[in-house]
Amino acid sequence: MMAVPKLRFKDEHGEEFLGWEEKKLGDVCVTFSGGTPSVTNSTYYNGCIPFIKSGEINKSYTEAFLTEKGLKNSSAKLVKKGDLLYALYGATSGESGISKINGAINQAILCIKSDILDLKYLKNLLCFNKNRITGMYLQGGQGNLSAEIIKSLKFYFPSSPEQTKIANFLSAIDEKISHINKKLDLLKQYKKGMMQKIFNQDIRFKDENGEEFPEWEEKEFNNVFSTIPSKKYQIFSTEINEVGQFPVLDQSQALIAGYSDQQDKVCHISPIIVFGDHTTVVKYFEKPFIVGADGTKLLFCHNGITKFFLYVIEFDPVIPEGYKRHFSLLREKNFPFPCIEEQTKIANFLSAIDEKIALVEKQLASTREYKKGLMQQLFI
DNA sequence: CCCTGTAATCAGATCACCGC
DNA sequence: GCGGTGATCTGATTACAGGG
Repeated sequence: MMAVPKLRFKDEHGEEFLGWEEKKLGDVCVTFSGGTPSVTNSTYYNGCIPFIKSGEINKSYTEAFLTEKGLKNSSAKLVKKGDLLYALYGATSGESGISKINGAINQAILCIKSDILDLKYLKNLLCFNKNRITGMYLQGGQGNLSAEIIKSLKFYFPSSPEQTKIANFLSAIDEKISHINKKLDLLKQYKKGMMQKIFNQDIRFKDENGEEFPEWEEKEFNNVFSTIPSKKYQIFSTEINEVGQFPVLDQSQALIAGYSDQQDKVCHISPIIVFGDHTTVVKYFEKPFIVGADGTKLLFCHNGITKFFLYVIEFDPVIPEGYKRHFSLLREKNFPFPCIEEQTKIANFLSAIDEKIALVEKQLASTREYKKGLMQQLFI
């Protein structure tokens, strides 16, 4: 018995669609990849032809542009809006997208065209099988896919009308996802705008009686903050996770690098701001963690609201680009501080927006989950 | 000569260690 | 404790060799 997807569509008469046959992509598609004009020749670049890189196959804009001359004197190839683009090399390998623009591609991208298959359907099919494909063909540190590999792939396909029906159905969900994404962008813009107004003191909060808060005061860093010397594997807080271990963060403090059960260097201070070493990553912790490497800077407010200062830094990244390693710059700088009550109000106000943002992000994640679940049923 | 696939190279991030 | 430095890793792009 041939395996078929759990979920099948019906035609306009309510009948099952016919057709479910195995096809080799090479037999039903035509493919080509592009090239890169010599980068030493400046007359090849900054023209008006969008030059799509492998990370940009799903975007409607490109960073680089080619000139007609550049296109002509290289193996870069033109693709059209609606063509299926497939990333062959690098971290994006295995990603696919329907091109949103007319443009040129380099050798890391495979363009797939077909008169037989619905390309949107194929895009979803390839997306669904991404891990299987990369798992099978990417070897070692530098795995590359190739046109040969893609053309050799075999899949079972429903009939064209059913493909289109499935593709349109999934597109509707994609649209919903992009709608939520837009909402998220708007919220983030709103937050940015509000921060601008708050920190420029264009708007001020008032106390419970409707009275103005005192003027903001410049304060020295040391007046407000204490730093905690960071030792490798220093543990903050006594809380532990469900298996009795503390999360260990990597040096940038951006990722949990592992877990540990070291109990001997426990610190109870929270919340705390963490400056990742050699980066400007700033994180706010109320939960337990372990510093996974040395060089990290840890701050807590002894004379103010920690979270307020987090927003100060978020608004104006104190350590400028190029000075990533100079924590001392931060210590030497003075900061305008409102009184504690106003700090609290500001922190709460901005936190509320952050919570909304988190909510929409959750919505986005669950819609993506929903699509994933459907894909499980629609494809095998 | 063009196309394709693979390796080299580049750029940026991350990490460990060292000496003041 | 702090900053400096080089090694290493990872992702992304470019160069190039071999085949048709």
